[in-house]
Amino acid sequence: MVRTRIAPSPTGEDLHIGNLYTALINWAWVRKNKGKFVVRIEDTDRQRLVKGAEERILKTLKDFGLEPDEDPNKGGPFGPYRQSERLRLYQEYAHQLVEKGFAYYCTCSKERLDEVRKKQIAQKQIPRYDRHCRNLNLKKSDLKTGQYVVRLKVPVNSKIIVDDLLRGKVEFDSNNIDDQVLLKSDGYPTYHLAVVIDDYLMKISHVIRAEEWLSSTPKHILLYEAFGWEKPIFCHLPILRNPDRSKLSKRKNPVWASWYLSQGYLPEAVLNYLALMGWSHPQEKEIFSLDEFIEVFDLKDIHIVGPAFDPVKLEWMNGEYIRQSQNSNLKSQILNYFKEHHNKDLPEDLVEKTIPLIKERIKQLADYWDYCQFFYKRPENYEVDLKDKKPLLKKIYEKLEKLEEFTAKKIGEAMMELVKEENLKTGRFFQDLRVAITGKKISPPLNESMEILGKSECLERIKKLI
RNA sequence: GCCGCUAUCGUCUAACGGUUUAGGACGUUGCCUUCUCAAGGCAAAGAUUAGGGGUUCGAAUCCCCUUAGCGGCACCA
Repeated sequence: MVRTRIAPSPTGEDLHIGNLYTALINWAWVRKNKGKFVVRIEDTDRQRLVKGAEERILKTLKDFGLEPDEDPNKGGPFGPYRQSERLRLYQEYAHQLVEKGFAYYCTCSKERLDEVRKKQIAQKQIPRYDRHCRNLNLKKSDLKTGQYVVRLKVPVNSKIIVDDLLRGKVEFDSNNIDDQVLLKSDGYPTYHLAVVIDDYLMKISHVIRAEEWLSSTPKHILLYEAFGWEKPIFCHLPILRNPDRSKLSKRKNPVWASWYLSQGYLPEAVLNYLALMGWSHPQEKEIFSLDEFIEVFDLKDIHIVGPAFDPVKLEWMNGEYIRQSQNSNLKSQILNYFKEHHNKDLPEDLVEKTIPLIKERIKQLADYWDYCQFFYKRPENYEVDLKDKKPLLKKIYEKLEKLEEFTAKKIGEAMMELVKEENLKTGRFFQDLRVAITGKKISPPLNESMEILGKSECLERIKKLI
């Protein structure tokens, strides 16, 4: 049974786009193998905990359609799925490790540790715990709660092999590994302890996570071996990069997944784009559905160079998705988007009428407003000064007024007639008319827009300028 | 600094050691279409496959070195 998980920690505003990528791969792998996808909240860092972050992460995941089969709210057979609710478990296992001789108690103070580290750095050594307490054989009964930590007793002079699905066997020298703290003095586990215990207990078959974890995997291997547990399959995914190739960060790119939603990116488009990070469709297709992705995707085809996240290509892809969607579908997406993100209730019928005009123009749902604002309210500012156009506008007014059928076609014919009569340049003429009606130099097709606005509204707008 | 991972157009990538004058997509430029902006169509530019050594009849593909980039080296995850 394939079981995968993502393990976000609620220490940021929201789900990081890199985590969304990891989530997508985990989710797709599970869907492909008819397994279970779990979300476990790693809230063991009490200092950095951000209020509300957990809810936001879960909501964002849902908004993107990557819903877990088991999570802290849904529960499941191996709950609880929030690490802060599993403290006792970690503590028991930590003490057990000490008893078995794979870990030890350490009472070094923060001050001492800092001093040791400072000295090491000064001597250009690798900053690392000096193993002061390693052979002291401290007994639990001698220790006061809150005054000690449990450290991993890393063996000396041994090779630790991490078998990574994408990289093959990666060898680490145990002498380069620190005696990692497993249980902190506040009784909370560190990531390393908790992740191993939970992945084992939750029967995770594939640990699919970002490459930044590769170097700490030897510690995890040591723990699996100490407990005598079977190891999961490890698969370390590439880390998404900024355009300058550094690790994707919020200083250089919007990194919160929900930001993309708030701009009016469609979830499927974002996911499609993310799927193309480090992977390509066997037929070199760029646009494909999630179902198709699941169908043809294979973990081992991911290649491990950290790809640069390209917002420009994402934008193109979003445009493709918008153009491909059914008008009725797009209508509800626009309605929902403006309601949720801009607190605007747009009239359904008007949105419906305008969609064909802007469908090929907008790249994000937010763009709808830039194009279509003028349908909803009369322009107040005009991008071109129309003061000396009054005589022309008057003639336009008269022409339009005579029209019995106010359709795009008739409007077009009437306007061309006028152009001919007055011997005008069409380009210039239509720009002036466009600005008069919409206030802008750029708009959806003018005749169609005027038809939608209706005769009286158009006349009103022109009259205002005469 | 130490450990580890990686290296194909600006970017995402394709190419089971030989069908390769290294293919596609985004972006860029030009043309067509056109009342604007788009969308669409057609072109073009863009990579001595990081550099250097091997192995091989043959290397983008396998091996080694160098260089560069990235990641990790917390009582953070």
